[in-house]
This record gives sequence, structure tokens and C-alpha cells, in this order.
Amino acid sequence: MSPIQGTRTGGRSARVQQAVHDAVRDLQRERSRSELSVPLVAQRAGVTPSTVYRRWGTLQELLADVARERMRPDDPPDDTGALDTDLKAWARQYLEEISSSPGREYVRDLVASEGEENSEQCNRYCQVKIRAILDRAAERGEPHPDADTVTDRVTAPIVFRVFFAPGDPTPEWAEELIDQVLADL
Amino acid sequence: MSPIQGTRTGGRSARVQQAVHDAVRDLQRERSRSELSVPLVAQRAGVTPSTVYRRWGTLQELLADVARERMRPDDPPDDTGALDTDLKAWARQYLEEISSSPGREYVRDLVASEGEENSEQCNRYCQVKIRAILDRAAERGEPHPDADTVTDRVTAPIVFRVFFAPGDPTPEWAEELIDQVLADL
DNA sequence: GGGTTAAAGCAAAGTCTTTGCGTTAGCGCG
DNA sequence: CGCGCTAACGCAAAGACTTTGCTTTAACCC
Repeated sequence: MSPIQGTRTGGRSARVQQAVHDAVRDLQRERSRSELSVPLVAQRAGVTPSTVYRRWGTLQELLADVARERMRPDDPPDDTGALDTDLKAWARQYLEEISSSPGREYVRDLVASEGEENSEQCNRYCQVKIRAILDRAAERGEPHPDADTVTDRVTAPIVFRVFFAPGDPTPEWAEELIDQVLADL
Repeated sequence: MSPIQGTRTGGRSARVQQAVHDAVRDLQRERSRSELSVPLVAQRAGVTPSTVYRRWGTLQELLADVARERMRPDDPPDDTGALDTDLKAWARQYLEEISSSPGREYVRDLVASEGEENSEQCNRYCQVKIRAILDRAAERGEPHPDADTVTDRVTAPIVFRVFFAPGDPTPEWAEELIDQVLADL
């Protein structure tokens, strides 16, 4: 797969992107969202603001880009030997991740960004993990729901409650969601 | 309930708020989000930008304020005579509302705003409608789920799919969600 | 190596945001 | 009813951010 004709992906461009992303992550750790600005990020990254504006357009798009990177699944989900416990382990971990203060910020940045690409990518990453778990269950011969069902009955309620309901959902509540899905098989 | 000591709620303040809200709604109809700005809104409303900045802080907060107003439930949900059809009618209407282009913008504005107040209010409005439907079912003596269950199994999947999944959910899919909840009673 | 050109730097112009201070008008009291 | 009080508005200047045209740099490809 060759890069698109006429766009440069390596060398200086790659270094600038890396430096800017690093600068954003650094600054997110030490300052609040409302204190961030393109000139501030650019200074930390050692580039000029116009470079950032030309590549990302706005601060919001840049933050969404960084957030998307952060959401990318790194490792395959833990294999605990059974569908029930695999899903519960994943659900607990996912809840913890997005209900944390930085996690909420990332999702917020994704939703706030212009296109729908970024939000959809976030869901795609989730489904990659869910499918890995379901595939293992299939190999073991366990009965299992499909990925869309898990999305509707587990991922969706978790995300919804974190963002729209007062108070923080507990890990126990997340596990109950799994019990209910599996009970309906 | 008296207004907070030292804040003015009527007279000129109320007129300014109304004018600014109206200006935002007007402009949202004729221009895209990225073309909106505080000075533009202020000009349309016939006030100075500094007034808007002092009252709302940022464009984002102002948009969230307007969006929250828009989400406020106006009428009680239709009474079709049975829980099943009441919930389905509500779900179809809700899906249509938030999957519309302006509807998505409103929710986006709410989530993007600083505090969690605005997003939580949005859910509270939903629950008001759901509870009204469930209360009617209780009066009729119909078995019915509780409001949190409906939130997790209907509202959450609808919102999640609109924002995080590619393609638009269909009204038929929303009705299936209702069938599934009621089947589990 | 050397030409080509995407992407970065620079700087000026334009727009948005903040802030201090004077003015207006709603509210409550006598 | 009129008067004082003061929250909220208007204005304008200062400051910060954003855009843009042009120049320079350095990957990429021959």
C-alpha cells in the first residue's frame, strides 16, 4: 500500500506530528482544557502556530486527533478462559478508562470534532476488542451474542451513563449488564 | 422561590438573553457551526460582544445553553392506550429528533460544554417523558420496567448509535429495542 | 547528486477575546 | 412616586489568537 501521491508521510512531517502530539499530551497533563491554545502547543512542540493551523485547522480537531490515537487498542483483551469473565474484565476496564477524568476528556474531544469520523473510529476500536472476545468464545464452542448486541447492551449504557447521568457507574453495575446479555441467549 | 439575592432576572437582562438566544437560533438555521462567532451573534442580537462574553464566557457555553432550552420537553408524550405503543411512539420520535442534523448539533454542543450539568439535564428531560409513560402503565395495571432500565436499554443505544456508529438507525430498530425490554419482564 | 515540490517558517493583516471604566436602567425602600 | 443603589450593559483600547501571502527548507524521486 503506497502513500497517496503527493503527500509526504515520513521525515520532517512525521517528526512535526510526533512533536505536536507529544506537546498536547504533555500540556493536557499540566493544564486544564480551557488553558490550552494552538500557540501554546506550537511553542511546546517547537513549531510555529501556522504549521499547526495548516495541518489540523483548529485546536478542537487537533485534540480529537490526539484522542483518537489514545483510544487505539494496544493489546488484545485478556483471555480468562470463559466468555462471561472475558466480557466482565473488558467491561470493567473500559468503564474505568472512559469514566476517568482524562478518558472523559478524550471522548468529549472526539464528539466535539467536526466530522463523524473520529467518533465512529472510537466505536470501531471497541468492536475490535469485543469481536476478539466473541471469536474466542466461538472457538471454545460457547454460545455467544453478536457484537452489535454487546454494543447496544453494554458499551452504549456505559458510555451513556458516564456522560449523561449524575454520579459514577460502579464496576458491579457493568458486570450486571453482562449477566443480563448472557441470560438472554 | 425568590431569585438569588443580587442577580437580576427580569427587565433588560431578560430581554438581552432572549435576543441573544433568538440570534443564535436564527444563525444556526442559515450558517454552519464553524461560521458562528460571538461577535456575529452579538451583532444580530443588537448587543455588544462583551455582554455575551461576560454572561456566557465562550461561544461553546452559549450554544450549550441554547441547546438545553431546545431539549426541554414541551408536551407530555402521546397516550396511545398501551405501554408497548406509548414507548414505541416515544422512541421513534426521540430517534428522529436527535438523529436529525440540528438534533445532533444540539447534543454535540451539550457534551462539548464545560460542566456536566448540561448533558445531565438532557437525560433528566428524557426521563421525565419515560416516567410519564411508565406511570400511565402502572395506573392501567400493566407490568412495566423501571425508568433506569429503559434508559439503559433504549435511550442509551439510540444515542450511542447516532453518535458512534456509521449509518442512521431505523425506526424499526428502535421498536425492536422496546420489544426486547418488554419481553424480559 | 540535483531538481521538484510538499510542508514548514516568517511576518503582517485581520479577527476574536479580555478588561477597565463610564453609563444605563431595574429593583427596593422610604 | 421618586430616589438611591448597583447589576448589567456599552464602549474602546489592549492583548491574544487566526489567517494568509510569500520565502525557505528538506524529503522524495529520478
